[in-house]
Amino acid sequence: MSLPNGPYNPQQNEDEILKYWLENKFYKPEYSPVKDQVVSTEEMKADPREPFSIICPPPNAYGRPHLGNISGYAYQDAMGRYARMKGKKVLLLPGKDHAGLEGEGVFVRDILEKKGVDKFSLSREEFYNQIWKFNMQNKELALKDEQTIGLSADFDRDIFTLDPKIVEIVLSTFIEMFNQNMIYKGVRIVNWDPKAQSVIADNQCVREERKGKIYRIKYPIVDDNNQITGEFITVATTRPETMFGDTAIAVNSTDERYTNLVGRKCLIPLTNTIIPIITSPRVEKEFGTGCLKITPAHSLDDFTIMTEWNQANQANQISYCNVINKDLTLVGPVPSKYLGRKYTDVLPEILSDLKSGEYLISEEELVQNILIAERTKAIVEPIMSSQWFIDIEKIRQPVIDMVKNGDVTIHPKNMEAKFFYWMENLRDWAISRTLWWGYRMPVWYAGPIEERIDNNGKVETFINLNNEWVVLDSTSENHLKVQLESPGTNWIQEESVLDTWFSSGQWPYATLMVNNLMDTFYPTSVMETGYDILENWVSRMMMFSYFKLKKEPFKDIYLHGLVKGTDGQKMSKSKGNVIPMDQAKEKYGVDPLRMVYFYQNSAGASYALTYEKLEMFKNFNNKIWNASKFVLGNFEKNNIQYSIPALDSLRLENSKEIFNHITDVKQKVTKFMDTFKFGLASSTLYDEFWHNFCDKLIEQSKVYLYTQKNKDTGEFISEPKPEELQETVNIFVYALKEYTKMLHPFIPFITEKIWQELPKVEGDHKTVMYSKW
RNA sequence: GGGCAUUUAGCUCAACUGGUUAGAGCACCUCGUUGACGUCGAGGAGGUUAUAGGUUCGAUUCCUAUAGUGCCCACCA
Repeated sequence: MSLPNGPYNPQQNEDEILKYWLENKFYKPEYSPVKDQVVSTEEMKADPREPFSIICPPPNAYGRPHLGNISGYAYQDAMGRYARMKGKKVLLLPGKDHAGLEGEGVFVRDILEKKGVDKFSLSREEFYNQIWKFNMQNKELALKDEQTIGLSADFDRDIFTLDPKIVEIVLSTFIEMFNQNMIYKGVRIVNWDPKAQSVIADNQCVREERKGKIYRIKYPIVDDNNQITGEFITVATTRPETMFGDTAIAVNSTDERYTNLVGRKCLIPLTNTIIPIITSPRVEKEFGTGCLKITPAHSLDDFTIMTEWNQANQANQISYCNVINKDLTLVGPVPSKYLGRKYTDVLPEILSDLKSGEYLISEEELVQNILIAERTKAIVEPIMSSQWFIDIEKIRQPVIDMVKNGDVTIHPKNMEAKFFYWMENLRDWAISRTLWWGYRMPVWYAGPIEERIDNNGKVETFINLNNEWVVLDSTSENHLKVQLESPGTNWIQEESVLDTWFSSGQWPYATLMVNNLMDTFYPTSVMETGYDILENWVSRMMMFSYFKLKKEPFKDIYLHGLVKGTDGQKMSKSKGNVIPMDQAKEKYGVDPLRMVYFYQNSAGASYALTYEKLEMFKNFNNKIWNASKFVLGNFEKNNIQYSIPALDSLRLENSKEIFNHITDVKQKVTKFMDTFKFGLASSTLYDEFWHNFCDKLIEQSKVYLYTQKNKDTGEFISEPKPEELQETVNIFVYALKEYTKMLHPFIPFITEKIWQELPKVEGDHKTVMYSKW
């Protein structure tokens, strides 16, 4: 019943205690604190204790969790530990993420390219096997880190996002959605890498400054009978070659120079194509001529203007017209002399034809930002392509209502605005991705497919059936089937994989279904994650949960702030402001590291992780350690029998003061814990323990413990009275026990160590983890 | 450009959602410390709560405007 001399040694204690927790399987919901053993899952389910569950956001499997992930673990764990002490059966479910695009990128960059291997020299299967192995090896390290930090999750249930059982659930949802007509194949603008001959994602592109030219071109205005009136509208463009794909001219509605032209029509020079003049708030009056030619097929901005216009003007919709093919030749409604030739070759001819027709007014030099493919360095060509979409109309409002009705509460509350803004402005969600590392779509074609551009610049998908190309009909089972297994040897699976969020959006129920725990733990209690993925991830989980189960996936959303580096800047290795976890653990211990995340922090607020703060909480741990040594030392030395004190049986005013102090602190901290105010809970504990309990209450109690002597003369004054001494030490032990429990969710290791040495009474558990709050 | 935050001591942040004298840690100054203290304690200095208005008996807190900073989204024809 005593603690070793000297300062607290976190390294030694943490290993010891972690082993104790893991061996006793305290982390499992099946652990019964009454029987002190693991019971069957069925018995756990029948246990009337209230369930509490958190599905831990899975970190990337390819690497070790960074201090941002660990921040999340600290919060998830604190909630879990608090719930356990409140007598709930607790499940914290851990997992690891394959991290689609990023996971594939890291593997290609750090492994394949270092070995000089090109991704495309491997078959898809080979590639998948290699990256799978790579992830399996690395995820063990991640798991170890989670344990080290004290995350009290049920590690037997740790699961990978590409686990076959999860895959089956995720893909079944795709099939259900397809059968309910919520998934469709549509046409959308994409980034085309002409060198790799593949669609690439936004973050596989980089911007580069290049010198280019901007041309001013006159478009003749026509009247209602499509006759040229002699008026013109002048646009500025850097890409005259896309003019055959123009489907409108846009001006800003507040631009008085053009109000008389809005709603009229004009002619694309060198063609017979008539296009309307529309308005868009995105057009800047000051840039160029203030008139923008809209080429939705070859400019993301124009594509956006088109979708916005069409949404607001149902009766006057404009369309797209794709005039650049995947081999960079011109296609579609293009004058025949240019058709089928590379646009770069044709451009000078187009310019000279414009000049001779007196359409070209001027050309100027200009520095522009061009999109470049990161890997091949090719100029990215925006073109139209078929993609798979989810129609979100049916799920939008129910998900908004979850928050409005209070079924789901977002902490901090001000993030609700962000959430509503996102949900209300959400458009149909494009879910196909050109990757190999992920969930390949369960779509099967009866033959090879090919995308073509027709004479009007429209994208059409053809399928080859019995050596004949026909237009793909995605509603016909003769052309296309959506199912898990291949329908037969001649059927060809869709190349694309699903967007990562399509699978991670199903993570809460998928993981619980795999474990057959839906009945007990769904909806889960809290979703704890960083505020930066509220929109991308949290909203998706709610959408899928509504679609599949018609209920919310979790009751509360706690969004922690992002961890910044030692200099207060965004943490990044290149800036050198990152504290490595191993170093923090070695030098300060896990408890101080965890404490940094909580202390004085509030939901959604970012904060810096500094050595100064680690030092501060290392000192705090040491203070706790020393106070405990003091209390336990006196307890042992004086041979005290511990009993829980009651206020009205206390004789000393001093004892009453301590008793009331504990009651007061406990009430405050409980309130903070229940309202997700972990910053206030932890700082209250820090301040009260150190500056009130230690500095004042313990100090003033010493008269009851020691022989009093005159300071100057050394003359004897009084001897401690045994009854007073007994009561004082007893109340110290009581206070220390309560503090140990209250501090445990935040700093679990040192509190467990101290708890082991404290005298127990009826109702106490052998581990502080299951001791009653 | 749109959205969301944020601005409090030299630095890093609190202030429990309108109520005594705005609090901690680090740094600084002065004392003290041989019975818990890899240190700690007592005390001190340091603030017109970004600026300007407004609401209120009362504003760090609510409202408006301005300026600075950060993040997310969209981006130059």
